[in-house]
Amino acid sequence: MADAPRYDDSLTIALLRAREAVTAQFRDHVAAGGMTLTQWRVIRALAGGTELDTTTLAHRCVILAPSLTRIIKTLEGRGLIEKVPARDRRQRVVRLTADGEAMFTEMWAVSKTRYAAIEAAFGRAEMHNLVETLNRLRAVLEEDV
Amino acid sequence: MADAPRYDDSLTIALLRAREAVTAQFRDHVAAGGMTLTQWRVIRALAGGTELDTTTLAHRCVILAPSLTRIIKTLEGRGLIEKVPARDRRQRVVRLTADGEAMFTEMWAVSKTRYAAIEAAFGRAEMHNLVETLNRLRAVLEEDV
DNA sequence: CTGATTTAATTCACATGTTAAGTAATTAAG
DNA sequence: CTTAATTACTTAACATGTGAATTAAATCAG
Repeated sequence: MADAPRYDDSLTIALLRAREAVTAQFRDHVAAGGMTLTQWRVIRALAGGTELDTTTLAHRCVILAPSLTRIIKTLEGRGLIEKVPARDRRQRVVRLTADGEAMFTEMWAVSKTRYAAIEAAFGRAEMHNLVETLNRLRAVLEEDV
Repeated sequence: MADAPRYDDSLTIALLRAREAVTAQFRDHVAAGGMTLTQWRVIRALAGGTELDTTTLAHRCVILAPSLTRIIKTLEGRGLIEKVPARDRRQRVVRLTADGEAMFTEMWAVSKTRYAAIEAAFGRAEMHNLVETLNRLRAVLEEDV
């Protein structure tokens, strides 16, 4: 029973803590824009005139469908995104409004700076390597195991 | 504006996806025990007769205090944990009940196997290195930046 | 010892995660 | 062409994340 790895050595805990530490670098700035980090991922995914249906958007932003439904409702209510008519009427395709694009441009400037600061502190090569490792881990787990 | 890193290269997204992939390896098993992954972290942190106050427990499990308050209420209601009188009466110290320890022992057997499978698939050294890198990233971010 | 401050939890309000069930539109089977 | 199956999304219900306000107990200043 006592052969549990030390808690700090647990992969799940390490992932949780690392994510917490990284998001903490952006939370205040994003909150200052009256937005949550999750909402910001949606805005960012749509930046530059990109039109996406809910399924694709959910996958890219790593948000479950029910959450995205609510987020779209919220952001549409704030006038940051708008619906686009789709051929397949089951789909909900959305894009940023002019206000949404403006919001992105303004916030991205700062966000980019924060990201660069993290790269500088941790090391550009280290960071790129970490992202690659994380993606490889995911690929392995999604195949077999 | 268009100098956003490709979405898949984003550290935050990579962390989200990797965590999703890892937790997916445990979710079904933990759910089969009528428990959520978050609740399981609490059980695990208390396993082996460990007594902890809410603050320490929240920190180890990476759970915010308000969430932990609710979880303790739930697990106490199920008879898996119990309160322990504390010197400082502001604190809430808890430990597993006999049922809680039994639950842990039973579930840990399977959980350990899943963890080993991940290690085998991804590579023991790779995995250890990843955890070390994640903890180092966290240490860097919590210092300066 | 008394009042101000700090600390540990809880509560509140709202956003999101998570699973299951439901709805509408499309596609496939016959 | 009509019905069954599938697909895309929504809704519902509950658990957790998150920040702010609140309560109770301990500590500190004078």
